[in-house]
Amino acid sequence: MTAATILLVEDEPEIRRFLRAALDAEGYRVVESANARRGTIDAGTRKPDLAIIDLGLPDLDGREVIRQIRSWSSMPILVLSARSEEQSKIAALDAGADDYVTKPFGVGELLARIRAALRHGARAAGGQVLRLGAATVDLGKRRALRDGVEVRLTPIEFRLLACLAKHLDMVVTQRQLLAEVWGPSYIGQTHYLRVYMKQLRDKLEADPVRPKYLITETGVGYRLLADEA
Amino acid sequence: MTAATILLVEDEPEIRRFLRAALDAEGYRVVESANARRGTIDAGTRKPDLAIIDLGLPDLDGREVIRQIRSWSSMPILVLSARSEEQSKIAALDAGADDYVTKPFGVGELLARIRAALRHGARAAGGQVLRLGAATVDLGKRRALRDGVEVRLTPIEFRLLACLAKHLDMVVTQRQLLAEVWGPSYIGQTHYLRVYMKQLRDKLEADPVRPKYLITETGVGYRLLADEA
DNA sequence: CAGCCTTTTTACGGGTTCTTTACGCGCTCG
DNA sequence: CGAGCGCGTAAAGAACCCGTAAAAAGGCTG
Repeated sequence: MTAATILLVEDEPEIRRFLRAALDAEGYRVVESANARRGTIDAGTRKPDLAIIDLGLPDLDGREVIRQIRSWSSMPILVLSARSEEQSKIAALDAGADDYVTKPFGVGELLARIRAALRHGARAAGGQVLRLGAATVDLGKRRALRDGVEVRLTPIEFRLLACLAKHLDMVVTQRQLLAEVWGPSYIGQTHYLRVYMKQLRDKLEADPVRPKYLITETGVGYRLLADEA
Repeated sequence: MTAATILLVEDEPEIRRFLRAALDAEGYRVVESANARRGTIDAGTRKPDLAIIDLGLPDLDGREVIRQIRSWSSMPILVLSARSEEQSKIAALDAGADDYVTKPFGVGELLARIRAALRHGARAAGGQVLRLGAATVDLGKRRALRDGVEVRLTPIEFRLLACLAKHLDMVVTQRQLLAEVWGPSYIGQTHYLRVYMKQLRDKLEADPVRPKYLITETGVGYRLLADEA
């Protein structure tokens, strides 16, 4: 595996140098952009594996950069924000950023987030077939089998399952699920999740009352586990 | 790895000389500042990896120095305080200091705290997986195991643990914990901490009565230790 | 336009989690 | 040496969340 390339969009030279040093030391290739406009161009031409974007850019709102990149790429995007920019931080996530780091931050924390984001980006392209005991779900083909016979999943059931599969083994919050499957305006309607999780369990789990794969995280959300392929 | 630089802000010449000798002997580079004003400047220009700040400075409140540094840097900050300065010690921690040493202190203790703080600065919240004896906690996946079997943590237990883990090896004040886990309006409700710390200990510690990892700092807060990965 | 499938809505019971209260112990300070 | 404070511990009631079922509403297709 070759070194990952990281795009760094940051206007303050001091922070830029600091970050480049830290990233170099980890063996990443680094491409720097001193402003937003430049960043959107470099994101396209230099083909980075991940982008780090400061929200306090002078020439263009950071959100705009994110939206631009998201319009053609699903690369992981990390956002840097000052503590006072709580609002724009949320806006950035809604615009499509994957994670954020609040200034002042420790190098270790940033590196950990980068590793997590890259790992996640790599998996997204990965295996599309889930094995859940006697059931298998092919996300690419939109089909599910159980003991060899086809199980019909409705569109919403399928999107819900896909959303959980995208973060396999990790908790997905109720908020995330509702926003992604039903739309942001449905956040808070948690009973939808309860109804549809039951349906998925009835269709896929051997013992729906004691689920092995579709796990509840009380007060937080749900988690999908899967057998190894 | 090159020698770490330590900034020492201390007005009494005697203590300063004493500390310099101890730090020199350990191979640290030392930068001395005789007063608070000087300290804030040196913190910016000399790029130390860690700062030691005496709270009894004559020209400026120690808290102010800490706040200044924290406004642009996340370097570890250790505070020296006299026994009588219990209050200002806590205030310093709330202002962003990472740990404290009470005068009179042993050199060994101070050096241990310095090592812990530097180690923390290097790996930071990076390590997603905590090892606490027979228990492991994966903060990213939001899962805990003990002797191989899953331990269920409730949302509050998890947030509390995560908050402590974010400042691994360092003291987190009761105020900070309450504000971050329950919300700012719960500051003062310290019995919540006692109840939940016990639950965490029961679930994670081998001998909950004599905790090795979830440490009480009487009158101040709590501290999480962890084994090396 | 009728029937079927899907989605939305409502209601309730049970279990988990959170909150609150009370008490005992050790430590410190007067 | 006694009082007071802070912490640990235990337990019970309240609040909340989840699973479950089933009916109503919506939409597509023949």
